[in-house]
Amino acid sequence: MTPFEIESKIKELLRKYFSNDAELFSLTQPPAHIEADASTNFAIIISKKNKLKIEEVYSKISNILSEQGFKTEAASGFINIFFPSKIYRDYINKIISGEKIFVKDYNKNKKTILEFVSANPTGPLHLASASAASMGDSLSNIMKELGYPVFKEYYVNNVGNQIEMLGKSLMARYLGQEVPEEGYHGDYLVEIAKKLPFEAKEWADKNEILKFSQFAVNEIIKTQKEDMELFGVDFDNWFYESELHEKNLPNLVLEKLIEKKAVEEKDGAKWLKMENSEDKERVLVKSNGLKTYFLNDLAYHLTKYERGFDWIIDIWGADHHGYIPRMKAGIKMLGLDEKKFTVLIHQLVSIKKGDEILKMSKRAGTFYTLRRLVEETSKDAVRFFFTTRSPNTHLVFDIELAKKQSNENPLYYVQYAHARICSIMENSKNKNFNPEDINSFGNYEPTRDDKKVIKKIFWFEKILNQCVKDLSPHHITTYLIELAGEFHSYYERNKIIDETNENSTRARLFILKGIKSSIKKGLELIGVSAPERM
RNA sequence: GCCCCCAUAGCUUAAUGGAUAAAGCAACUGCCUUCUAAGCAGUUGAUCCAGGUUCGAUUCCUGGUGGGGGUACCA
Repeated sequence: MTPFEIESKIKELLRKYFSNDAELFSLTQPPAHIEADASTNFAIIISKKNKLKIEEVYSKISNILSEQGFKTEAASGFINIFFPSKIYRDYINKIISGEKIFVKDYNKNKKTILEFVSANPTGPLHLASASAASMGDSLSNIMKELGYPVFKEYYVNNVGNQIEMLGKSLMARYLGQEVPEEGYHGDYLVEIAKKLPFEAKEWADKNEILKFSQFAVNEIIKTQKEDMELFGVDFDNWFYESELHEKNLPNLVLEKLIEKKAVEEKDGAKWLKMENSEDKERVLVKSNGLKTYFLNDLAYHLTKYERGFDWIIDIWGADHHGYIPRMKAGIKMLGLDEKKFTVLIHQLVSIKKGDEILKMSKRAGTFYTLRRLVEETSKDAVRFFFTTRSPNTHLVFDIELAKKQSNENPLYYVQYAHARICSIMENSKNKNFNPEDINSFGNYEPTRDDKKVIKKIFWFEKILNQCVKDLSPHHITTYLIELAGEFHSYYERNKIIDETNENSTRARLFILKGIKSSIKKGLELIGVSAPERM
């Protein structure tokens, strides 16, 4: 049984005494200095809530638990619980089976779209994208592990001023002229200019900026796709803004809003009214007749609703947080359920090189690309690094330190634990053990030390749920470092392969199989490899 | 001005309102003839300030202080 399954079962039994309050029951991992397998604060909560004596609640719950074969003891309000080793045996067998044992049926119906990165197609991907990509991809993996159907999408703003400016910049590069001051100065356009076809001369003669824009966008998207692939991130769909216009969706959205009397004209522009002053009024159509990004973005989000998603998650950088109220207001005014829409904000990454904090600017061409970072370190190191931080961390990325640390990164600590286990498994085969066939502790009774490390893998499920609750994968990374620590320490203290004791060897190989599967799964979820040899 | 985020060890970061606040780096002391020393054992070391809520606050609320970001008929 997994912790969740045990919890559900106990809750059901507790209903007899506490009816709906039984839902408040939960199991937690006890702190390090407590030896128990699990603990619960149920007695504290319920005695307080229903003005009962804590002893009374305690005796009821311990009856139920002991009927299930669990020993209990009271400890300053908490109830500590001890499992029979059968619980762990079954759990380890489940985790090594490779099946998705953490899937919950109620998650299966929650069709989720996760939109992230969505960088403008005006240049290669840089560090901020690395942060968003790590977060989004890992989160999607974790959600899938829990049963959510997740669809990953990348939105491409291939329309608008910036695209025109991109075209102008490329044409300038092509003609060997000065790039406009407001244009894109990065070297990548020089490279793209070299790839321009023969007809480009004609485009330039006729001043067909759009042709240059399209060429640049195609090339850049190609690079961005390669960058994402290098980073181990694949999207189910790349949604082009131009699709919205081909389908006339922004105009339809505008009509819908007018119909709902949510639009007013002022100074020649069309504005979205705001209810309850959630935000200022916002322009939908400018006085020059052009649609704003906001209107187009509303149309884009409308498609997410129309495509039948129950949970619409966007990952945005903190520089866009001010944009949330207007999106929510717009969605609400379209008559859509804004509760389905969640924006996950991650704080910006600034770059430190020596003592200098670099300000990144795509237009000025001064930025550190994702590709360069990955090539200078490794995909594993970068993904692990970004996944270590919570989205709310204001991260200063020290490039020199990152390069240096890529050799002393906790990543290797975790990977090393996996490789060590693989090596032990191999060695055991030479000593006539067959790890594949081992699926229980046999006659061996797990020691306190064995249990300590088993306990760690047992609580993996809680970590995954926490990641979804917080919409952040960083708990996994912390967990993996702790798990690897437990293993390394266990390894030092306990001889795994002991030819004089077949029972203990088999039991410990069994435990190691569980640890190995857990580490591998955890690394896989955050897009990091689990090498068998290091 | 208003809005969002942050403040934990010398540095970079963890901690569903729970029990003795956890790691890495840096410093120091030990451990490789035994399953991988990319490791282990140990020492030093921290919750910005003032109130409040709570049986219990690093966590929630209010007010400070100090940083980052936002506040366009840009995208």
